[in-house]
Amino acid sequence: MKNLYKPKVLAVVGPTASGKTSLSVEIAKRFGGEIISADSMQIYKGMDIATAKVTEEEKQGIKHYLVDFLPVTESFSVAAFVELAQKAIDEITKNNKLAVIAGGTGLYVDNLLNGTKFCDGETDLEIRASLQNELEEKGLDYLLSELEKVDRESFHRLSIERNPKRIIRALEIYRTTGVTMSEQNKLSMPEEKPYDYIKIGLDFKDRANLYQRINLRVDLMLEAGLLEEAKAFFEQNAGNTAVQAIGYKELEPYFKEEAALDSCVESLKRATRRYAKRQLTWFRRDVSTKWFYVDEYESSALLFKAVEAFLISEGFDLV
RNA sequence: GGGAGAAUUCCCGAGCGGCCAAAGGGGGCAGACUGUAAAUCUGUUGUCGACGACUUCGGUGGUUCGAAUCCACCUUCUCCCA
Repeated sequence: MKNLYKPKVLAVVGPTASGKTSLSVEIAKRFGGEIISADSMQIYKGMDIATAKVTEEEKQGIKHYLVDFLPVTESFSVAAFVELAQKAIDEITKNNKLAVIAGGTGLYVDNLLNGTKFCDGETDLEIRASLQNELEEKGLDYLLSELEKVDRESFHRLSIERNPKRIIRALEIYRTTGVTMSEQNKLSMPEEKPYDYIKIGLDFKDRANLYQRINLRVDLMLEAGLLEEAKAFFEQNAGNTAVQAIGYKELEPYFKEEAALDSCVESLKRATRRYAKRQLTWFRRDVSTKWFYVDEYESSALLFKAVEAFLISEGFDLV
């Protein structure tokens, strides 16, 4: 029996520093929603300043899910995210509220919205490590030739871009499950998408405006105590997800006295700008996204008015 | 005041007579992305009527069949001696 009723959800996407947090809170207030964060770094406890995590004040009483709940020592994954987020959506819609997904991690948002079915089981770190070894000892071409033997389709795709991580993952899937990556990808796609969703995106007409906001935000982070937070971060044994966060690793040369603070801050800003660019590349792929250009509005209130009008036209109910 | 050296495409930086629109890196731009994704990877980056043409290597003038590469002068900068 097919589920005729699909929960209606709203996703707010956009690059870092585009204003997703405040916009999603405004939307939640106006449309009776609760927020699910789709952010691979805001999940971690203690990483507050660097990830620009929503503060209690910014939440304005709106309930937020999947923020600030994992110790940095734990690693995380898309699959784990999708599972937790689905539960959160269930809970929110059960209470007759609107689930607002606020996300900067495109991979997380899309797999949640598409209802990707991940196979059971955790990542096998031993197999991954041994593949990593093979890469170092025998090289990328060797791994590619291994892949060619079992999965020609993935081989063709991956031999063009030669992305070590993805090639390892393809072999890893085969070695742990016996199913090839290309088969697995087909199996993971559900016949029907689980949610009736609307996706709105935030962007800027002039990229320089976004970059300016990013630069400014990094300066504010420093003022807010980013250095102390980074120091505390380095004292912990961060897991393989958290170590990737932008905000600490760029500062490491400064703590090791290998570089001046200024140059580290500059590289932090640059890393953030590039990240924002990659996010946009990802989000632009979904042509169904309704885009709003932040720098076309004189104030965030006017931007919100426009978003509100759009949502009403799409059948969302005000409270 | 005397001597030595350097000026290269957005930046750094190779090039030292033809194979140079000019290595490499950075930055920018565009793209990919299903269990690491704030990660990882790919392409592109003088102009145009674009498998060819045109304009570039501080400036001006020379040498040469041919110059970013050699010579002269000029400009600016760096270093050394005073």
